[in-house]
Amino acid sequence: MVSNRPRTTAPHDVVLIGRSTQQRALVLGALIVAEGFVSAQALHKQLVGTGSSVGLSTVYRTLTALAEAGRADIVRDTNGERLFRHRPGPDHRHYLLCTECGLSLPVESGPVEKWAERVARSSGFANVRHVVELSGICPDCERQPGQAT
Amino acid sequence: MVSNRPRTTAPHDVVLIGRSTQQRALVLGALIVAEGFVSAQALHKQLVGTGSSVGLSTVYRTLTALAEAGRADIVRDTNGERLFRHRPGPDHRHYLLCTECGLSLPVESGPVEKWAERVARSSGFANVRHVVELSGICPDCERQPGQAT
DNA sequence: AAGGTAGATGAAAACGATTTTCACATCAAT
DNA sequence: ATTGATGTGAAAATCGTTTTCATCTACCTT
Repeated sequence: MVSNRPRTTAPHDVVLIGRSTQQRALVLGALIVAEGFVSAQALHKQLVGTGSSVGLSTVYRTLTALAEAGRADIVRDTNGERLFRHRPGPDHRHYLLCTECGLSLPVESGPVEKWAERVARSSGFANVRHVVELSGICPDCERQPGQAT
Repeated sequence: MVSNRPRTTAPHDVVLIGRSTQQRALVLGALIVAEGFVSAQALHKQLVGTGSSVGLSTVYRTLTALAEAGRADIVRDTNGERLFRHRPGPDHRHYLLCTECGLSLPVESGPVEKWAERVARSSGFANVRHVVELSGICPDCERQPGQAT
């Protein structure tokens, strides 16, 4: 239940899901600052590294909740790891992800959307959803191989 | 390394990768018979159930090899589990997968392919690959809810 | 402001899929 | 048949993610 949000102590920043705690703010903040797809683990490492000690479970819980609330997108990298990205708008987008450095480029996705819809309609399937992931090696990484994070 | 394939005894009907062993034939056979996406675990369970005892590791190894050799497609289900499907032809396809019964329908994917290529070209990324998964509820399952496998 | 309580946290354990290890079995060229 | 490369499998190791559970805290009520 996320509907009623009794607002007494308005924090400083963005409102998140459920109770407003410092940890959630930290995770969301880090996710926003990341500006691209990050794994929960990476986010956690970064937070801990910055001195903000947040439990790994909390990072996972928060990210999952954000995704469920539609405030984050999730993709899976080639190893099956989940990468999260803060979603500014309510629209559904697709990204081109660099498998070397994690750089993510939003791409023009109109055609796929249309295609997906058409397929959905002609198939008779209900509730059709799609996952589209493009990945490759960005120009920079292509130029200087082998210097990932 | 799967590149060099000392081939003296050309197998007749089902060609596999590397050495021709009974286990590989079993796995490939089961994959073909499955006619849709199956997880390595499910395949293994089925094989063992049928009396053909093949090690789980071997199932994984074979499926992975098949995929690398382009003879199988891989998708990820919502839990991150890998599902494998035998690919008859050398072409790359996309499927519409029923989340209830597992039915998979190959879909007309020309437009996405073109789109993916276009995006790849205009992005400057190298080696761009794409994963496209459509999932929904097939007409049958839609009609009779709640009788999954 | 104090208290109560549903909700949140985190360390550690549990999980589940996949991979690796390694001793042993098997394939296939000789 | 011999033999060396290759494949196999049971068990252990990985690794990302989830759960457990005792403890803490935000926040509503008094």
